[in-house]
Amino acid sequence: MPKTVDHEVRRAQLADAVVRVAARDGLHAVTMRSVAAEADVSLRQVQYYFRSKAELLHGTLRHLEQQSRERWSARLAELPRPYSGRAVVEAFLAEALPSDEVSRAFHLLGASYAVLAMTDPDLAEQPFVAGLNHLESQLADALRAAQAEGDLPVELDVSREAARLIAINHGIGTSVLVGQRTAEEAEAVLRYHVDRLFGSSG
Amino acid sequence: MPKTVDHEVRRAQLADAVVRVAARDGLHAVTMRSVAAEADVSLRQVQYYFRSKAELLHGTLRHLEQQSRERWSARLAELPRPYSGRAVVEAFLAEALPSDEVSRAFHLLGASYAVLAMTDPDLAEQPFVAGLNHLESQLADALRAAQAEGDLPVELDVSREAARLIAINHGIGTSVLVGQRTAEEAEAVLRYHVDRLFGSSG
DNA sequence: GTGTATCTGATACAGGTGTATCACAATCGC
DNA sequence: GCGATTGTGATACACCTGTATCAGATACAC
Repeated sequence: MPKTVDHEVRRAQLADAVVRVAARDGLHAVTMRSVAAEADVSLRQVQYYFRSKAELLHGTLRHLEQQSRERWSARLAELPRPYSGRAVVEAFLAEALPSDEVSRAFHLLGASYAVLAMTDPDLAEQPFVAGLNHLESQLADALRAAQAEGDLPVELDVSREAARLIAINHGIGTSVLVGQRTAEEAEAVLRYHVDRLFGSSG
Repeated sequence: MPKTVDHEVRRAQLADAVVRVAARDGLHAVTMRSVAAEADVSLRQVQYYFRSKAELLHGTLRHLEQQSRERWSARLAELPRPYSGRAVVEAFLAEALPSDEVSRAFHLLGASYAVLAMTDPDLAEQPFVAGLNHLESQLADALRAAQAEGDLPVELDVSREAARLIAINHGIGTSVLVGQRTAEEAEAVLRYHVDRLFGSSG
């Protein structure tokens, strides 16, 4: 037996390097060599832990999703119990908006992978769409809870409201990353949307 | 003087080739050679009409924007006068949804360029953001008109409604291109949104 | 210690990339 | 017709890409 390093940890470190390179220079700038340099590691090591570039990108996507789930449940844990439906919705919006560097990177990578998935169907689509659906149903659940609390009008179609929320969130996030809007302006638009949903009272 | 070909026409043909390649294989598959092959033209000719790849991509972006403007005004021309504010909004949503192959290509290219603009600030940002702002203000005007007609509640913030519409439209379009939703489902979500704006009566 | 399985560094290879060069064809003013 | 200007084909160059290879470290079981 040799050095016995934890492969999962190494892979996570390399995935982080991918994220940093892509957030800085774009996903097209992610090459085996640029990732190796970013992680301060030899090219061979990247090859060792990811047999191909496709595997590297695929692994990074899974890494991102796991991180996203962790951040999301951390945010939920901070919320006062029992959950208010509105609080969950606002937490979701705050989380996904590219306000700080971490969420900026996350959103940028998400958009990059989405574009890839548009023309590389089988490769990136499966985990990608699955993640989106998961999020959407979680959000729909929160909306349903809000309806039960009497916070949200019962005549609203929760699944469509969830779809609308994710869509608006993705769209407004993109506009921030592209430089059309500041994060503050984007937040105002989102707050406007939530106010129109729940009523502006709070 | 030599053959005297119309450079603008040639450039437009090459830009169309870029669009076809990108819509089929992704923007990363757009190379000087692939564009030449798609346009059934020599590599040299692509080089002749676009001095560099950056210029090719830049020119294609401008070409797309011009096309988008033309399609948009064609749709407006089909509308019964005087414009109903709601009709303008619905025309906008119908236009931008990736339902047919043309709008699919348009939306896919738009998303790809958006991702590029996120990390190539100065290059693609200027025309890109300008186009978005133009569209947004046009939409805000239509909403204001609807308010004047009494179609739309006057207490609504038209600029935020316009931002919301564009965001939701972009987000839902992406979900279609990624394969999460069909165009029909997306249209239902959009119609839901418009109904909640104007009232479901019609 | 020693051997063996795990890990790693250096380097090579074939293919694709954007770009440049050079000679030649095509066209029009005169 | 002639010659200058514009357009075009073939080809070469340097660089970067993903991937493969091969010898040599490293660290534990025994």
